[in-house]
Amino acid sequence: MGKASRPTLNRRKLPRQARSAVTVDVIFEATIQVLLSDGPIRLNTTRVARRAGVSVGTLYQYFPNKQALLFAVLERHLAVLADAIAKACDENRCATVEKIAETVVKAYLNARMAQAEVSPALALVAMELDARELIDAALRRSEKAIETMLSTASDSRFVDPRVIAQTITAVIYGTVPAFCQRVMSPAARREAEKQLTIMFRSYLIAQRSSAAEARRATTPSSR
Amino acid sequence: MGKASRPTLNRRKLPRQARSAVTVDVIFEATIQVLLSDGPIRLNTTRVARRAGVSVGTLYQYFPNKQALLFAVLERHLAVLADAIAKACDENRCATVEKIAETVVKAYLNARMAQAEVSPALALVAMELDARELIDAALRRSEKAIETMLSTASDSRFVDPRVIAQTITAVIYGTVPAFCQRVMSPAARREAEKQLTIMFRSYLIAQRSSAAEARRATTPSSR
DNA sequence: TCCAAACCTGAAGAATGCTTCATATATCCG
DNA sequence: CGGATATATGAAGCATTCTTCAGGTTTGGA
Repeated sequence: MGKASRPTLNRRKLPRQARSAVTVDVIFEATIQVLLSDGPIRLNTTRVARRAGVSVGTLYQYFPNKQALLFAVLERHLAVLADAIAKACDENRCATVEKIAETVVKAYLNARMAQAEVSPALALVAMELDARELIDAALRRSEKAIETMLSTASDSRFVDPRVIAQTITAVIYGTVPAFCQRVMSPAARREAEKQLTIMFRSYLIAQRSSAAEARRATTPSSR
Repeated sequence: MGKASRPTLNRRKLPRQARSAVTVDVIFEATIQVLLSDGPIRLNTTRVARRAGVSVGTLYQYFPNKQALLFAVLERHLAVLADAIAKACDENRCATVEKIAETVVKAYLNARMAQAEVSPALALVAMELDARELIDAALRRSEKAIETMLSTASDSRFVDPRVIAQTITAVIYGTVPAFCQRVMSPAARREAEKQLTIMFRSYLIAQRSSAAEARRATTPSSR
């Protein structure tokens, strides 16, 4: 994809006073609200400023351009998600395979349910922003947390925790948005969570050292 | 999400002559090209027309507005994906669990690799277009195909093929875009495919009638 | 209290994008 | 061949969006 040259994303000015720090937070919040109410294509600085109750000139005091604002919002959002995963993984060291699978699914679903409709929109805004690095950083952070948790599993040893963590991370980052966007009853949502947990658990069991090696011995590799 | 009232998406005019049918195809192709080269936010009718080598007035002869054009492009794209899944599933009736897992992963990856960078961009467009129904239709079609294939598995019986199909469909529609967007070596891509296949296979084995019932008997349900 | 710095305002200007329509060109069939 | 229909053109008009900047208001410290 050929892209226009990348405008500066650095803030024009950092808030010094408390009131301006509040202003920046209000702008962030308004951005999310506009994204939710109007969608990513109709999201513009004029609407955000109006929603925030500040002038558009104020907005440009703190963000050099529209892209910088969206970039900052995305960054915050990804941090929240990655934090949730990391925290959950830290709290579940030395867990069983069953617990590991549940932990990952729950942590992510909970984090994303809290802002269910924002994530997909922001992910797609990210595409335009060429925020690949930002997303990759969040992904890698989650992978690392999951990998570490896998290494401390109380009832299993895995041949390659890293590959497993990568696969699981890709699935949850990819799948959960789709679940969150669907109109689902609470029961259907619980079922989806259950199925995802079963999938992860069975995958983990299949990837345990003894199981993986047994499969290699009996299954000729065609790749 | 509150959205503006929905503009008409019906075509202004159907092509009657061969040259105009070609023109419409050229416009479709140009839309994809602009989407790839400039991204979804910079995708506009002026660029599409220029890329197609036709006047912007011609474009509006066949599409009442920009949204209608994008809607039509998305529709075509989803049809290609769902077709690929359905075809692969039809060709693998009475297959083993192993084969089923491979089929699903390969079919989808192949379909999506062919237009790796289009799908996420179109998804953004879809969000704005309120094309939920279109996407759901494609998802349901894939679910149905997978469900049917599961019901004919030669080495397994599943308690609830429908739920399984739903889960797998959600995972592949969610996960594969993430894989496709990553800069991966061919080897890494093959590994990802392998991991996804292992995940599906182990999930299917876990959901076989005898296995699922055994787990129910030994695991107290907390939900 | 006063002044410098921080913060806020919103009209205006420039650029962009969507869409139309008067006019021109191509095709088909009697 | 000629006329009706199909198709194509792109300048123009209108609306929208991004961003700036001259001027106004608030805060904090000497």
